[in-house]
Amino acid sequence: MGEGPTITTIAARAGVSIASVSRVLNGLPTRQETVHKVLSAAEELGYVPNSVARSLKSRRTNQIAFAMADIANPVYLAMVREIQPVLKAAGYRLVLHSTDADVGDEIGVLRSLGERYVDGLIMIPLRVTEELVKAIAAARAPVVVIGSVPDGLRVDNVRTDSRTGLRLALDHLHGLGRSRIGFVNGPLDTVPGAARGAAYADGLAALGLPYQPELVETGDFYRAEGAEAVRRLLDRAPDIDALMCANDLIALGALHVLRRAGRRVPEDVAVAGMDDIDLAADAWPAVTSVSLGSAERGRAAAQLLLDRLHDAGRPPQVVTVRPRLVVRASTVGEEPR
Amino acid sequence: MGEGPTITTIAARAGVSIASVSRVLNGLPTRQETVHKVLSAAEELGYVPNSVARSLKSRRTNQIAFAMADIANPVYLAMVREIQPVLKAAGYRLVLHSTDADVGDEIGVLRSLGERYVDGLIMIPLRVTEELVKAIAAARAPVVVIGSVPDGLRVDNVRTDSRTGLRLALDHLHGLGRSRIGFVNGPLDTVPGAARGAAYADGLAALGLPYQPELVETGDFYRAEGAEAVRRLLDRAPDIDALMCANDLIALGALHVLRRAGRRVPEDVAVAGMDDIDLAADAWPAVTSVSLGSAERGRAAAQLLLDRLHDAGRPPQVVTVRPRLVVRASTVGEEPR
DNA sequence: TTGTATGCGTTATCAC
DNA sequence: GTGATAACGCATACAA
Repeated sequence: MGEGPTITTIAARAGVSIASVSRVLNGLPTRQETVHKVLSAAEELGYVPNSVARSLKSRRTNQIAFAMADIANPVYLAMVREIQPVLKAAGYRLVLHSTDADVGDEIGVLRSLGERYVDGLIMIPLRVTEELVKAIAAARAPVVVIGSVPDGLRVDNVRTDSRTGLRLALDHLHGLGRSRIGFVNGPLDTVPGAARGAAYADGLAALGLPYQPELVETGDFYRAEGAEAVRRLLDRAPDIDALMCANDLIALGALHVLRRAGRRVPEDVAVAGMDDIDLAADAWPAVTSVSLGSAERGRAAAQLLLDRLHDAGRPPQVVTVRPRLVVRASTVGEEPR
Repeated sequence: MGEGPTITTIAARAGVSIASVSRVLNGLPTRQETVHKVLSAAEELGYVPNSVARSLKSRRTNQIAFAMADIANPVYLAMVREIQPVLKAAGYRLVLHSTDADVGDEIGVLRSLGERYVDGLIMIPLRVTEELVKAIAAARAPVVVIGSVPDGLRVDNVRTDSRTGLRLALDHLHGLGRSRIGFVNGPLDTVPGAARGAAYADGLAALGLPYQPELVETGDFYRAEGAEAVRRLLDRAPDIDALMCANDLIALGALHVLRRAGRRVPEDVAVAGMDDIDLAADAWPAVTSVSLGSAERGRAAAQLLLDRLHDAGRPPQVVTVRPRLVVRASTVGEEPR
C-alpha cells in the first residue's frame, strides 16, 4: 500500500518533463527514445494514472449512477445485471444508489449530480411527484428515467405499456374460460400500482366482464404482502376462478396461499403475474407472466445514456418496450399446447 | 443542465475571496456578515461543491468498491443489501464490480485501485490463485476479503466455517435416521466447492458412515446445473434417502427434479441446502439450510473497511461468522416439532 | 519534439 | 477575520 507515483515521479526518473510524460502516456507524437524512457520508468514504478486528477481536468468521471428503490427487487436486479456490462464495455463504472422508494432520497440523488461524481444517472422512480419532476428537469447531468414521466418533461425515457400487458393476461385468462378474475395490486400511489389498477378495469370492460370491487385487493409488490392480500381476497370471494397479480412476487405469494387453502392451480384458480422475473419460471407450478422486458429496458436505458453523453444536443429520446405474455403451467397446467 | 457555479463564482457574487467562501462552507470561524453573504450567494446560485476537486485535494473519494462474481447470486445480493446502507450511513458511495468469477477481472479491479477512484475495496473471490493473492498484497488501497485466504496474507478478512456448517446439516439428517446421504457439489476448483467437498467426507466419517463416491456428484452452484447433477446422481443411486446440497440453489433444483421423479420430500428424500437464501424459506417445501450469515458477513466486511479507513495502522482483523442450521420442511415435513 | 506555465475546483497555509 | 497563493495530479496552449 505504498505511496502512489505521479507523472512528476516518472518525469524525474526518466529525466524528462511532466509534459512529455503526459504526452507519452496519452499516445501523442513523441520521439522514440523519450517514449521508451517514460514507459520503462512508468513500468518500474508501477505507475497508475490518478483518475481523480484526470477527472478534474477532463470534466468526465467515467462513472454512471443507477438509482432504484431496492436492489433486492428482482426487476431492478435484472436491470442492474444488464446495465452493468453495457457500461463496463463503454469504460464506465457503476455507482449504485438504493433509495428505499423514498422520493426525498431520489431527489437527493438528483441534486447530488451537482457534485459531478458521475457523468449521468439512470433512475427508476416509484412515485413521480411534482418535486421529483422539477428535480429531474433541474438535474446537472444527463438523466435517463425508466418508467412513465409527465408529457411535458424533456428527458430520455424508457417505458413499457403495462396497460396493454395486463390486458394480454386478462384476455388469456378469459380465453381459458375464466370469468371471475380477481386482482391483487400494489400501492395505488405508485406509478405501476395506478397503471395496473386502471388497466385491470379497462381490460375487464373490453372483455365485457363486470368490474366487481370485491374481487380487487390492494397490498404491496412483495411476496409476503401479496400473500396477505390474496388471503383477504380469497376470504371475501372464495369463488374466483382466476387471479391476476400485479407482479410476480404477489403471484408467488398467491401460489403459496392457494396451496395452503387446498386450491389447485390452475384447475381451481389460474394464476398470472407480471414482470416475468426468473422466479416465475422456476416456481411450481411455473407462473404465467407478462414480460415487461426488464432486461431489455435496462439495456436500452444504458444505451440511451451513453448516446446522450456522446451527443448532448440531440432531442430527448423515448424507447418503448412492448409487453409479451409468457404462458406457463399456472394457467394452462403442466402440459401446455 | 446549466453551468455549475464554483467557489470562484460565489466569491465574486458575495464580494469576498475564495478563501472566505471555502471557510464559510466548511464551518470555519468567520465573521457573521461574511457568513451571510456567502451563504446567500451560494443559495441563489444553487452551488454544490465539486466532489472531484475536493477528492483531489483531500485524497479521499468517499467511494468504496464491492467486487463479486455476479450480483444475481442471492448470496452476493444479500451482501450488497447489507453493505450499501452501512456505507451510505458513513457517507460513502458504492461502486459495483461484477467479475463473472474471472480471476483476471478480479486482479484488474485490484490493480485499478491505483487510480484512486475509491478509498477501499470489499471483494469476494471465488478462486484464490497465487496471482490474486499477490495482487491483494500489492493493493494500493485497503481491501477486505470475504472468504478464505492463505494464512500468510495480511488482510482484513471475514470468513465463515462451512465445514462445521455442513456437518451441522449432516448430523441433522443422520439424526432423522437417514444414512444414504447424497452430496451435490459445485466446482471443486472454487474455494467453497473444495471446502464443502472435504467437509462432506469429514462429516460422514464423524458419523461413522462410509464415504461412497457414487453418492457424490459435481455440477455448479446454480439451480439448472444443480438440477442436472441431481438427475445424474438419482440415476446412479436411486436409493438415497437424503440429499445434501452444497448451496440452496442446487437444493431448489433438487426439489424440482425430485418432484418430477415422483419422490416425496422429505418422506422419501430429505433435502438440505446451504447459505440460507430467502428463496430457501419461500420454496415448497421450505428448504432446511445452513446459514453462513451472508447478511452478517456483508455488514462485518463493510464495518471492517470503515474501521480500517479510520485507522490505517492497526493489525489486520479477522471476523468469523458462525454457521447455524435452519430446520425447515424439506427435512422434517410440514409440522416441525 | 520538448519544456514551461496555466488551469481544473478545492483546501489550507501564510501573511496582513 | 480575511485575502493572496500554493498545492492536489493531470492535460495542454504556447514558447522554445
